[in-house]
Amino acid sequence: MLTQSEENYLKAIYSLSEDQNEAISTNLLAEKMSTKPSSVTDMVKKLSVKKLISYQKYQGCELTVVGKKRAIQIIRKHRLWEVFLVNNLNFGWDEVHEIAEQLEHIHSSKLTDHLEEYLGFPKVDPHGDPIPNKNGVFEKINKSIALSDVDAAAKGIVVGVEDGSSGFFQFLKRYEIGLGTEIKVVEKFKFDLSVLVLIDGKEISFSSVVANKIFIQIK
Amino acid sequence: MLTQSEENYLKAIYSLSEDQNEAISTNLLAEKMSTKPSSVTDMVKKLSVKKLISYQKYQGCELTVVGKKRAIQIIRKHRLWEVFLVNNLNFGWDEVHEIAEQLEHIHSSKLTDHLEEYLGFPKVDPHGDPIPNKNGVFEKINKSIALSDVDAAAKGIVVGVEDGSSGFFQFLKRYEIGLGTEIKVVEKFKFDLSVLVLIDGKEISFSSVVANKIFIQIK
DNA sequence: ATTATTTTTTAGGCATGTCTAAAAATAGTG
DNA sequence: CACTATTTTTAGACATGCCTAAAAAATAAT
Repeated sequence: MLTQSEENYLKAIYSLSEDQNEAISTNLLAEKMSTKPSSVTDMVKKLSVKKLISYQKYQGCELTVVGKKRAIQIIRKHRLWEVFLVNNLNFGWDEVHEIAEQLEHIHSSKLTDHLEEYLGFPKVDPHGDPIPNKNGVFEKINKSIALSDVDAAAKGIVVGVEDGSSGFFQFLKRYEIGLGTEIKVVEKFKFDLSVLVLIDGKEISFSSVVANKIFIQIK
Repeated sequence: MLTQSEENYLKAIYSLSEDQNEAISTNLLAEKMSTKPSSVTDMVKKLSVKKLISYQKYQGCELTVVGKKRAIQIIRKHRLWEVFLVNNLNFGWDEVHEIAEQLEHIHSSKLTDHLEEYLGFPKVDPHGDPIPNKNGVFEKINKSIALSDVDAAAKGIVVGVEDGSSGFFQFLKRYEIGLGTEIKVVEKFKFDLSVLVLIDGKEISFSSVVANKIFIQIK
């Protein structure tokens, strides 16, 4: 059984490893954890003894296969709880992180599995980040999908539009939308099926007619 | 912000105070916490400094008003999570305690309130224990209520029956049910509105006809 | 009322996870 | 290559929450 602190270190190492594929330096990890390098050295030794990371003095550290699995499961829990908080408990997507930071440390794989099922096996969290499954696999979401069909909080890039009428293209031009434009879905409104999206820092509301015609690829 | 350990001590002191109304002795508390008296002395000093309990050397301890409020809120969280686990995540009522022990320490009153609302402001947990509200008030459930109307897991004593036909009384006699009999509702079945109850250690299924006629007082 | 027994506290230690300050190893530069 | 600068580790300390063993206080018994 890992302590919360150990789990947080694993998560941090995992996160840093996504950006670079060399070993993670003590200083970098210290900064990520908002702590001192000397504290990191202590922890890194401990995790190394537990075979969760590989570590050589002065050479930084890397997750082992086991350590990576652990990290991914923590991330899975975090993101599932975020989905629950936003979808079921009516939290805003911007206020769930802190609470999920706590919930991710609850030890019960049965709880995680039941929660996942209860939520309908969501593939992305409210920030649009992918949720790994029980086996730690992140589903590649490669299919393009109409804006009207994505979950709230998903973000992706435009890979296609459907209608060819000049009116629609004019519309797209007006909002500077083209292939490759990054779009984030902020909110979806059931009453008129309109979608509030974020493009280049600006919030824009799309009617359902438009949302049906713009296809994005998530992540 | 209290540590998990501090919270567990408050809960334990609260629980012991329900049975007796003198101060709680160090030894008793140590036994409850499965720890040593010397450890209790340390913690009790700490909680005393924080004004959560009153404590005089060799005289045991008692919750202050503030401490009691804190304890009740922890219990509230525990029981709400138990309801969630059983009602929403399909856990058995006998397997939720351990998980709720962890969840009760999540710090976010907003989370607790939202959860409570999501669950429909339940008044009892799956073990039939009452759930205090946001203000720490345990709703006195004094009204007698038909067996068919109580929540699953509620338990109470029979305070009345409705039908006066001899057939019904014969039925009650057969199962040794009378005023004062303790009944615990184990499960309710929607498809036929029957109720599975526990009486004197035996499980008995009541049809909806019967359940409508037996009135119990909860707790 | 003076022991004996039980309860409770103190004293000192240990593991976790943090810190500061100083030493050691690595990396960078003329 | 040697010297400096940076990174990393070690050493020693501190708070938390626990422990054991011994002392002190309270309670019970003769």
